Amino acid sequence: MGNRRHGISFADRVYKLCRKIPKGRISTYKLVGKKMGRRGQIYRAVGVALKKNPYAPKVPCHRVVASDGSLGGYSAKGGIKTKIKLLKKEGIQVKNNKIIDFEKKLFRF
DNA sequence: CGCTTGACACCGT
DNA sequence: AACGGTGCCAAGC
Repeated sequence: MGNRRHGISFADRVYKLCRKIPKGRISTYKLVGKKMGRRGQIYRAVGVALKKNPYAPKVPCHRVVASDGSLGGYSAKGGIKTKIKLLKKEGIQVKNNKIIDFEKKLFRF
């Protein structure tokens, strides 16, 4: 250890950021990508990273949704159904696959 | 080393 | 307002 400057992957950085999202709040793939400090649209890669998230739901990737307020996806155990359940449990209301008061609950880091 | 994939976002119709 | 096509990025094979 010690000698690896990058030992941490792009995906790992995504997970780290996700943990910063407070309970009861949500963020978007776009914002996460933006916070990564990269130019261009890396939100695509963010999605791929979260898809492979082995730490769900320990890493609250379920708090990351699409920019238009729709849920996006969830590959972890239980699928999208679980995502909705987790969100509701944390106080986020979901209706018709959309986040209620999206702008309000949005966490902009 | 290049092609394909994917939990998105944006623009045009 | 809803749908479809296009573009970008990192990872896997």
